[in-house]
Amino acid sequence: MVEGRALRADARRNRQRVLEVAAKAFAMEGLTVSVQEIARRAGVGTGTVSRHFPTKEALFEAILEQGMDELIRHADALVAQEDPETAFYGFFDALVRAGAANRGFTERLAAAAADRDSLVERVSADVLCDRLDALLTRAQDAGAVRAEVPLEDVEALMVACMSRPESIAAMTSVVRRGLTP
Amino acid sequence: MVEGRALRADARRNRQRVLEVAAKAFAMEGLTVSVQEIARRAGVGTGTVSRHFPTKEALFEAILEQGMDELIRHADALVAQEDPETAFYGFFDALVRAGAANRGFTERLAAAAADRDSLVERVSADVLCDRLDALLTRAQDAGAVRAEVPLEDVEALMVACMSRPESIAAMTSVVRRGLTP
DNA sequence: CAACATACGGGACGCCCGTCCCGGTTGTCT
DNA sequence: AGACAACCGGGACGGGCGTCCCGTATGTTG
Repeated sequence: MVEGRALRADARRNRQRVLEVAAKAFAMEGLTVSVQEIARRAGVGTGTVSRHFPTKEALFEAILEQGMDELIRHADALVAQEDPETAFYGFFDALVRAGAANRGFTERLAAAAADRDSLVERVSADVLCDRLDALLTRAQDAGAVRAEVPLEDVEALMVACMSRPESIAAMTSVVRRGLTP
Repeated sequence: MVEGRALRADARRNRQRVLEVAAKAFAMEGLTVSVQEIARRAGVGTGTVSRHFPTKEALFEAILEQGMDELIRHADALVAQEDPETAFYGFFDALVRAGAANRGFTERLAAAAADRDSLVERVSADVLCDRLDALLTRAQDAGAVRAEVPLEDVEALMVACMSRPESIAAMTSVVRRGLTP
């Protein structure tokens, strides 16, 4: 996917429009919305979508990458300076908030947590899980988080928090208390 | 669906066989396994399946009802005699164990917790949720569980526990500690 | 203002799903 | 044993999906 040449003006507009519509759709309704439905809402043909994003997976991946950088930078900033506990829960909260506002994101993380091995394509989720793992280990070493809890459990608990956007506060509070040694 | 007459012998056998195969399939792979796949594994035609169980939903419902009675009785026994805290967590554990061994069950509960209103057909899940609600309220009134946690949150946490059958112990321990006031 | 490449729309295709149906087979009852 | 109803298998059907393709319309460049 080398950007050999600049896109035509209308192509760039359409691409952007599809990206926006798809982001909203995936966020609100999850990965079940069909590509044709996204095309319809964007006011373009299905061909236009599948030319810019050869596969549905690619489309979702492109959307994820938009907000991803920010999260990654956030994580790296946390791991660098803050103390283990606030760093871990800071990233935890950031991910939960991101997931609560994005159903597709939650589904993806849930899938990653569930069949960790079978999925090869969960690229974006992977990057975040690595950061989370680092922060978790550090927090555990510092005695701020129960040591016997594996990464996957934390992910599952995060998914639970995300799946209840109406009461993030209560959920994260419960989980946080449950995780303290 | 009145049982007007006894089934023929081979019909009864096939029905049973389909039930067993489907139970195993739904438990291990979730609701995504196709009806034709179940028919294939049971060594019958798809028509045979859909005659006994007119719809996939009906098939799953029939399976659920098999283990359901036991859970219900368990719940009612708990609500009758035990003290609020042990009663609540006893049923909690029972449900988590049931879900950990049955992926379809987990998916169903997750769906029930997610779009509580939109689904009309989650009959079986409903019965259990009612029991859970009763036990939860009682435990909260007795001060054994944080009062500000709604039923749906508890369901979401249960789903999280179920989704990690490898470490039920750690997960339930975390959740339980998180729920205590 | 041409002329050309580029991107568009939406239909075609292949796949899988759940459900229905019908010709043939097989249990069951006299 | 015979005859009838019950039941079987698996193909047909309709629908939805993601992906590919091609004739056409439209930006872009000299």
